[in-house]
Amino acid sequence: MFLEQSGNGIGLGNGFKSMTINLKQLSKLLKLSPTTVSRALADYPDVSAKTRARVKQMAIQQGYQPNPVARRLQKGKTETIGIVITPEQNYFSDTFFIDLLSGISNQITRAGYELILGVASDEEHEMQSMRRMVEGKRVDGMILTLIREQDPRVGYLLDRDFPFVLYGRTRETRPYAFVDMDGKQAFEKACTYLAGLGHRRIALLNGEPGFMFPVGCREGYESGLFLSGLELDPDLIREWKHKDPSQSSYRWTLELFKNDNPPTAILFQTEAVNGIFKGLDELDLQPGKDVALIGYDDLEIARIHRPSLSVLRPQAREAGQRVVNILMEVIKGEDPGKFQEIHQVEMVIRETSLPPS
Amino acid sequence: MFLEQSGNGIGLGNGFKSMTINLKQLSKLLKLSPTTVSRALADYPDVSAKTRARVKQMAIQQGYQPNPVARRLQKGKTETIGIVITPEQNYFSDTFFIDLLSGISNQITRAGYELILGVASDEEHEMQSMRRMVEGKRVDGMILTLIREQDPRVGYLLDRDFPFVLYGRTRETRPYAFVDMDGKQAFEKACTYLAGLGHRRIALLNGEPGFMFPVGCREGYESGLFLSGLELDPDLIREWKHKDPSQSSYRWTLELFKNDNPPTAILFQTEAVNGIFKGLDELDLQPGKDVALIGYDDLEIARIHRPSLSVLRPQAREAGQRVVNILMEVIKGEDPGKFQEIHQVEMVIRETSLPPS
DNA sequence: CACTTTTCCCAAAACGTTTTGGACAAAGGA
DNA sequence: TCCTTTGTCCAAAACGTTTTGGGAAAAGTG
Repeated sequence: MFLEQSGNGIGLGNGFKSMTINLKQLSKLLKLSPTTVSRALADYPDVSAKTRARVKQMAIQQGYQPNPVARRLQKGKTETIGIVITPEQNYFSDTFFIDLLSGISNQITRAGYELILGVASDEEHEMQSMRRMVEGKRVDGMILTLIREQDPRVGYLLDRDFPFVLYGRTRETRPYAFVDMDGKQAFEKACTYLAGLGHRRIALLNGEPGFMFPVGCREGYESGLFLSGLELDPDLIREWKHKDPSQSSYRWTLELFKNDNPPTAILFQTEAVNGIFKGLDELDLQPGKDVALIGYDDLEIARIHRPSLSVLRPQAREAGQRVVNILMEVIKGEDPGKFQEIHQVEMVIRETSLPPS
Repeated sequence: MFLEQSGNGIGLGNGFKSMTINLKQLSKLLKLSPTTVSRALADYPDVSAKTRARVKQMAIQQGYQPNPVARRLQKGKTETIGIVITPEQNYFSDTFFIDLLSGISNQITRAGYELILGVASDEEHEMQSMRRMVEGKRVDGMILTLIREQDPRVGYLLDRDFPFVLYGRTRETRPYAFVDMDGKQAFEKACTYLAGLGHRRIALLNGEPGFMFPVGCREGYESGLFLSGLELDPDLIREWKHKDPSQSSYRWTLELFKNDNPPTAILFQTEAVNGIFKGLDELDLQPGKDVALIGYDDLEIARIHRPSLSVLRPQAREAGQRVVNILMEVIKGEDPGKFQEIHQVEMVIRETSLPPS
């Protein structure tokens, strides 16, 4: 018995002492052909229940796992999904992105696929990393995040009919698959909520221009004002840039209150919260009390800060799972245009969303 | 010419319009055998300079790239490295981890390898994800981060002689490869620096117990006190837990100053800075002025905060590159015990490290 | 009983590389 | 001239699966 399989798994190049068994060896143990063993494990109907059971039991006992590389070659698929992230954006901050990634990773694993990761320092390397994956036949599909208004990655993938799904949206007329958070609805909801509390001067500290997400935020903000019968005051809208200290959320906060008629509430992305708190502190304004605050993204700091921050909370993990499920369909050949999902965002009222004093 | 290669790359299952050419087709175009083409591209000496040039030119012109899956099967390597991260720890916060990952990713790409990522929700899934990679023959080597004092992953990999490198260290007598930051030296340096400024009461808000890193921090802290002729006061040492609000850095900061003889300086991991700032603010103490602060890790907030935070700055990207280079050696069969690197950590003096007032 | 159908199994081909082990001709050495 | 060496090239095997296309025996049908 053991003699039969001895001789394999020994001296594998590096010293990895694997008790790894391959199909041929397993079939020899079972006195069956590799074909039958393979088909038994794959639950083909043309192998008897008895032998199927015998095969499966032996496979488990021997710890057999099909070599993924060989199976990929035969199947003509890499069983791999690619994603490229960039450290430039600290979209990566706290829990939001890691939650998204967690949903993606778990769903990919469940499908028996692999997730390969590229880290690119800038836009150019981002494209380069993606091309390596696509043209190097290293992945069956791509997941794109942090989508820009004009995003060359989308055109690139559409041009060669390569399967992909966006987390987010872009300006592109051809149909493509995406999962997006309804930033518009979220900011509209927050805005009307604040207006309902009696706030009349609501500011928007919006995200980085060039990206698609802030576009929706602004639409929602404007629509929320309109629905509440409030005037839009351009002075209350700022675009905050991550990398540029001169346009930090701290600076913008200070500027906002130089206004003759300052805001009593601010909407913003939670990433910016430190600068806002600091600015308010310097102005001797108490968050929540003197100025109502609602952030987008339920980062840890939102929960642990005193007063705790009211937030709009996107379900990042669920979205990640959907992205993967959709990508699998697109890879199978389904029409990407069929998969365009916009997920609702819930609002979590905590301590910083009181009526104006 | 074009007729010769027409018929390939059309109808590839999904609609991916690839102009992908394989070795056989390329060799046909060149009127050479696949063997020769393969060897020409790999710079074997047994192919004439002339044909090598011809082959390479045609390969470029046709955009030929060897199918990585096929090459892996033949080579018996996956050309893939695995890493598992966990969202539980927000070690993931800000730039530190992404810098490490960036160094890792870029170096892996340079080697023509792939980085596959697992995201595990807890310790158990972390192990499970790693086993899938190792036992499923999906990777040639593993990179481990966030190392615990007793870390079952290390024993697991050592037991089966599977190539791996730690970013960090653990308590394990068998030799293994690691790249670690010299937390001890860093905290010793910071401590003696503060003592040199005249501080006599220096507190340590240490990281989460169970992990290996805080052990070194504490050693360095104690050694720094000793070298400066200061007494160790256990009341000035706290262990801060990430997930437990009752042991948040904010709480510990408040407690520290209930002391009859409160500290004039605090050493800590920059992650904890929000809680500390908040605590100090509540106590009407000005960071930098009333209490000197030095954090470990140069997170963004350290730079943008006013006063800006003095920090200990580990070179995460460089460390990531070293980890990969070492792992490649270990995969080649080199003795892992030869690769044990401890990297120095530089100190960046900013505005929060003044003499006591 | 003779025929068809069903059940269960398998040999061979295929996926796209790299490696092995020559083969053949030209060049060099005696 | 004959033998050896060197320089180029290539056919076949191998990596470990899955798929294709039967084939033989057992079971059903008339």
